[in-house]
Order: sequence, then C-alpha cells, then structure tokens
Amino acid sequence: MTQVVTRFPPSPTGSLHVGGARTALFNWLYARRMKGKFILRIEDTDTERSTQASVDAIFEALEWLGLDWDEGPFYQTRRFAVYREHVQKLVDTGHAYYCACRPEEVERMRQAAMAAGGKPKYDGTCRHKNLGAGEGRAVRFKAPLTGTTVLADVVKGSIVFQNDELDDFVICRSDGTPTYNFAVVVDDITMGVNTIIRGDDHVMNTPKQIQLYKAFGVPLPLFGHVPMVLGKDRTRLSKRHGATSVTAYREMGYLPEALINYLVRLGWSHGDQEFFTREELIGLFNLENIGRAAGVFDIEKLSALNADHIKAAPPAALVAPLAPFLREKGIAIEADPRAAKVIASLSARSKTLREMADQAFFYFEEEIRPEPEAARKFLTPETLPLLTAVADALEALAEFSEEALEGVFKGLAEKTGLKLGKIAQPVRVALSGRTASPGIYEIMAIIGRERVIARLRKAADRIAQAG
RNA sequence: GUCCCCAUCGUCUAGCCAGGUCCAGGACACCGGCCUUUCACGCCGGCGACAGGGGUUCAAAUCCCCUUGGGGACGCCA
Repeated sequence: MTQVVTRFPPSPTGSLHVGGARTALFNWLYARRMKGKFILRIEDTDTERSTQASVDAIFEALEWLGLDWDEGPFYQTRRFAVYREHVQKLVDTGHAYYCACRPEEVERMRQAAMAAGGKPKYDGTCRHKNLGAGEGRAVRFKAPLTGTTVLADVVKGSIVFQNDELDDFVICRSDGTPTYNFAVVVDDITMGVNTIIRGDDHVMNTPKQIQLYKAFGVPLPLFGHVPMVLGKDRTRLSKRHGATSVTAYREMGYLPEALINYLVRLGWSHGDQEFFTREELIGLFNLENIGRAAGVFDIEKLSALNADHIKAAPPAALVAPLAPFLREKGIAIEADPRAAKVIASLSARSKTLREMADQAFFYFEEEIRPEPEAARKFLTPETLPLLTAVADALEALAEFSEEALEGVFKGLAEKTGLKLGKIAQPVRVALSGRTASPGIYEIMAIIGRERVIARLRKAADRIAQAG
C-alpha cells in the first residue's frame, strides 16, 4: 500500500475563503487519517492577479486553522523549467503541437461552434500543420476526437465524458507560461500526489487532465470532487453573502476548532454525531461519507457549534484566544490570575469570543458605569440601604468564599423578608452595571472583596447624590 | 446554447449502495415548559421533509425512467 499524498493548491488572488478552507481541510484530514503526506502548492502562474499579500493571508489562515503541511510551499512560478521540459515531452511524442492562431480567430471559432449548437471549441486548424516553436505560438494538446473518458470519482461515482466534447486546449501560452490544467497535472505527477480532493467546480477539467496523465503514460490519481459551499440564496458562496474569508471568522470570535467542525460537517457525516474535536476527526474522517449535494453555509449553526467548543474548552486554554478581543477594549488579561475564572463564568453564556469579551469587560473595569436602564430600575433610594447592608456584611465576613457569600444573602433575605432576587439584582447592577451576568456569588468571588465593597459603596453614593 | 452534477424538515444531515424494523432519526433555528437571584447552560415537549409523475416489486425515501427545480463548467483565469 503506497502512502497517500494529498495537496492543497490555492491561487493567491485573495484571502482564503471558507470553501477553499474546506477542501484544504478534507485533504489535510485524509492525509492525517491515512498517515500520508499533505502538500501545499501556490498556484501563482497568473502573475496579473497573484499577490504576496494573498500568499501571506493564506499561510496565516492555514496556520490559524492548524492545518500544517508536510511539503512546500511550492510555487509554480519557480517551476517553469519543469513545465517547459514536460511540454517538450508531449510535443516530441506527438501529443501536442504548436498553434499560430490568433486569440481573435479562436474566439471566432468558439462563436461558430456555439452557433452550430455545440460547445465553444478550438477547431483544430493547426493540428496537422506540424509547426515548430516560434514567436507568438502557443502549444495545444492533441485531444482524442472519439471515444469516452471515464472519471471514477470517489464521491460522485463514475462519470463518463464524450471525447468529442473536448477540444485541443492550450497547455503552454505563447509567452511560454503553462496553463492551469497542464501545470496542475505536471505538478501532481512530479510531486507524487495520488489523491486529489477538490471542489466539484473542477469536474469538467478532469477529463482534460486524465488525458494528460494518459499522454504522459502515468497512472491516474484518485479523484474526489466535493460539492460546493453555497450562500443563503443557493448560489456559489461569495462576498455578497457576507464574510467569506477564514480570518474574518477569527475576528468575529470563532474558534478554529469550531470552524473546522462546522466545515467538515457541512458535506460529511459520521452518523448523527455533530460535535467533533480535531483528534476525533483525524480518527474518523473518510471519503465514503462525503455527501453529493451542495450545502448552504449557515452561520447560526456555526455559532451553535462555536458555543459548544467554548464550553468544552478548558478555561485556561481560552485566555490567549480571548486576549485580543479584550485588548481592543484596553484590557490585558494574559497575565491576569482572574482570567481563567472569568472565562469559566462566561463560557456557557458566550457564542463567540467577541461576545465573551463584551461580557467579561465589567470584571476588569476600574469604574462601573451602570447602563441607564439598569440603574433606573435597580439603583434606587429603596435599594440603597440594601447595598450598604451587603457592603457592611462583607466587611465583617471571615472568609470571602461563594458559600459564605450565599450565607450573607440568605441571611439578609430572611432579616428583611425580601426575596433573594430583590437583593441580588441591585447588587448585580452595582457590580456589573448590567441586569444580566453570571451568578452573583460567582462574580463577587472573582472580583474580590475589596473591589466588590468599593463598587457597592460607589453605587450607593451615586444613589445618594442623585436623590 | 452545449456538457456535467445534485435533489429527505427553513438549514446541515442519518437512512439509500445490500428495498420491509421509517406513518422517516439527529442537529441548528423557532415555539412551549421545567430548573433558577438575573442572563445563559441544562433537561423535557412541540412545529417541521422523502420535489412531481410514471414504472419494477407482495413491499420503495431506498431500484429504473421522465419531468421540474437547483448548482456548476464551457479562456493563451485558476
């Protein structure tokens, strides 16, 4: 059994989007599962549109997702000698020929073919001219005119193409650069790639590539075409559907584990299981359970999964990923001993890290500025004595623990005849500035006695001044 | 225009290949309820789908055909 070799070949013409991330993920998972190799290759032959910034963005996204590669990154622009050599090989064996037709002429042929009710194709004018290399001449592949090409696809099954649908496509442009279909095949052959998992927008390229493999006389790789990711309107996911870049999801506060879980689950299944860790995925992923139908990207479900991954993560592991979101608010938590406890108190309440940062803010805030609505409702002359009473009791408390705190509140409730909520809500607003927060004893224990008392007194002062 | 692919709740899907155990299961969302110091979490319940039509069969979500709908591809882009 030979080792599985997969690859991810993005073209650096923009940031890594979720669709691309998913195919990268499938390839990576399959390689890891099969104890194979995963290769990264940058397809930058389109020098007009390729940028270094895009290359960097792709690395950044892949690293964030934790998709590491075993070989590469290879750059196609540095492999022109290899392509030239392979072009020559095909010309020498009669599988390719030079073509002197101008682009305008080819365009006319296409129109003509289309008008005749067929597929736009090159008409083979130079096929038998036996032209040599020359200025302005491209190289075309001599495609079979009859018969069929069969794609044995692992996810879609067998697909049969009529060869007369194919035309003599260009493999080398007149400027000497290789075209996509040619470069991909040469790369995959020379790099030893034997498993190609890619979006099904590539199925129509496959018969051309299969013919190339045959012309080179090498065995075919395993092909698996995975369905596209669609937007809400069921068209190919694009910027009009909102955020599509992987890094945008990081900025919205999604965990890489959650994005991975969501993306894999969109188009692959393992029975009814919804939640997967990275390790589980490596142990379970296979090609057989990839679905055949395209899927709609649903950020709601991503959010739900993100919430699950936040809940499942050890709080301490969330400190680093959460830190940037609080830093935006001027708070540094990396070295703060309270950070893990704060996260623990919030992890069941946050769908994203950004949400968590918003909720965590009050723990670290120097001075609480209660939300006006909350203050109007709970910081009133009637509640002032309660706040003071709690502050006084806390000062006298021997041990500042959640249990002891509970005792204070229960005792006060009994003494005043008030329901617990009547006491807790004003205290909550005084401490957090809001009407909703984690448990009152919990936040008090985290904030600490001194600060709690200070916040309580401060709130009492506010009421006194206002009154 | 030509070619290719796809089709189960609003969405992601299980089931389909090896037809009966499916008046179709799970998840997200939504709606109730419970829990409760708030908000969440959690738990319980509800709503909700085999695109349509023909076959084959004792029996079809599962197999075949057609229709419809959707997606994708047709470059000296990748």
